[in-house]
Amino acid sequence: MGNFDKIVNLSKNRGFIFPGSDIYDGLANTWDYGPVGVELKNNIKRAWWKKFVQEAHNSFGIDADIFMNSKVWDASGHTASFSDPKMDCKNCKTRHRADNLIEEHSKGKVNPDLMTNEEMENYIKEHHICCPKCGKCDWTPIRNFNLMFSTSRGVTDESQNLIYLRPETAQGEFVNFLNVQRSMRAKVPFGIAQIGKAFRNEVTPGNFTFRTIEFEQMEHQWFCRADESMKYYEEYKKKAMDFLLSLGFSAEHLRFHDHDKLAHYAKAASDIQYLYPIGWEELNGIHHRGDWDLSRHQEFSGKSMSYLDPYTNERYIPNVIEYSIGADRLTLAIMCEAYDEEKLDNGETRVVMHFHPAIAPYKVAILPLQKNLSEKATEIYSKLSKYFMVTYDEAGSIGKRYRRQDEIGTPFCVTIDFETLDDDTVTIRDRDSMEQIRLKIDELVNYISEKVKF
RNA sequence: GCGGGUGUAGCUCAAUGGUAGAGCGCUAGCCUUCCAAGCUAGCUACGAGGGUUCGAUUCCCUUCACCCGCUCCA
Repeated sequence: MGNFDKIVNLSKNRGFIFPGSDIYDGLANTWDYGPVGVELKNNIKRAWWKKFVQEAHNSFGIDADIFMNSKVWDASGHTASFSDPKMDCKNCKTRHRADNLIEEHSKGKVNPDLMTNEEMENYIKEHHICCPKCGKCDWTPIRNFNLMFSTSRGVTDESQNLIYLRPETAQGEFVNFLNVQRSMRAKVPFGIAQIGKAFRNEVTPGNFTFRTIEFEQMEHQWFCRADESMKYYEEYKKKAMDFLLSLGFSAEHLRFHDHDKLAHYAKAASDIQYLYPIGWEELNGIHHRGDWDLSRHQEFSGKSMSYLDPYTNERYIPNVIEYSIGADRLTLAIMCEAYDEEKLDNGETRVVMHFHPAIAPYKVAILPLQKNLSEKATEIYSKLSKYFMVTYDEAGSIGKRYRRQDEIGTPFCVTIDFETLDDDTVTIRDRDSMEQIRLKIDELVNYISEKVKF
């Protein structure tokens, strides 16, 4: 079992990812993307959007609000199952659900759902319900472990003003099913995609950005007929894997992992796991959700979620194939996959991030061989920056500057020398092969554009 | 929330009851025409509060934060 230390250090040194609230000693499980990291993550999101919206037929993007009517979470089941009354045994440090203890003790005669926390605490005290593990009756007070972050809307702090930060983005796609279908005149099967933040008040420390309380999801919901749903489920498993492979992942570092235990709504579920330094962990999920979500929203909202199929004149609630991937987890996986310590002939080591050129934070670094060439170098910088993210470095030896670019995975370095002044040619050096070729300045844009395509 | 651990420079580490050093990195200058060269100069730290003490980065207490484990995890 490894850990993320090398990636964490590189991240901080080179501007990928910083600890959140760093000057105040941080805040657990929050991280800030720096100047280099934000480019990487944005490029990853753009690549995903390209595959699942731009190049997909019949898929539409949305950007739903983080705040939603609380009834959405009643319908999705989050309100009920995200708020469990928990208490700890002070003796053996195990944690138990107060409602379950009461239900078991009373053999189902008492319904703890109707009790307040105080009533449950009193009940447990009066009936001497003890820890099932160690037998002692020494409990902490009940605390509600709600995985949804809540805040209140308006100036008063009444319970009806309570609103939640969404714990998943999926509901934004479901509640907009009808809006998208009508406005885009979409015909089933079609998809709705979204990239957005979600929030979960999880206790667990997170292994760098692997598990954080705020995270970004990239999701695609495919609405289809029930009798075609398994076909599309398999299709999206393949698409999800192909996308990862196209980003440069090694096939040996990815695997499907089917769920043994399905969630209440799911008909089938499969994850793709990546071999992180901490072991195999979930990177994305493909879930066959049946018509559970739309049916629930129909039930709770009173609005019909059915679709009238123009080909068959049938009216039905579509099935949903959900494909969901964490943008932060993917960024982290890509950093782990790209990280390489390369032994050189002179015995030294260079750290290289072998990003796919399309997602590399900077595409080109401009390196004048000497400082008195900076005027010409600046000219080239201005020219290329109209097309790509370009960085500039004239400090230190040329070798040192190559190393800095290797560490942030810049695929191309352009050096300007005295010949450049005479004939407008530059040396362009490839990050992976370290090969150098001579190019006319006018050829640079085309040459690089071709290489950084996705 | 519980148990354990840790807090000194951007990073990795040191020393010390009399207010701190190194390596790497970074900045500037010199030199230098393609893979972490050299020389010179410079920047930057005892998490916070309180106590003991003539004096605390060092000892004690509290607090804050982080890390590991437990718990939780649609």
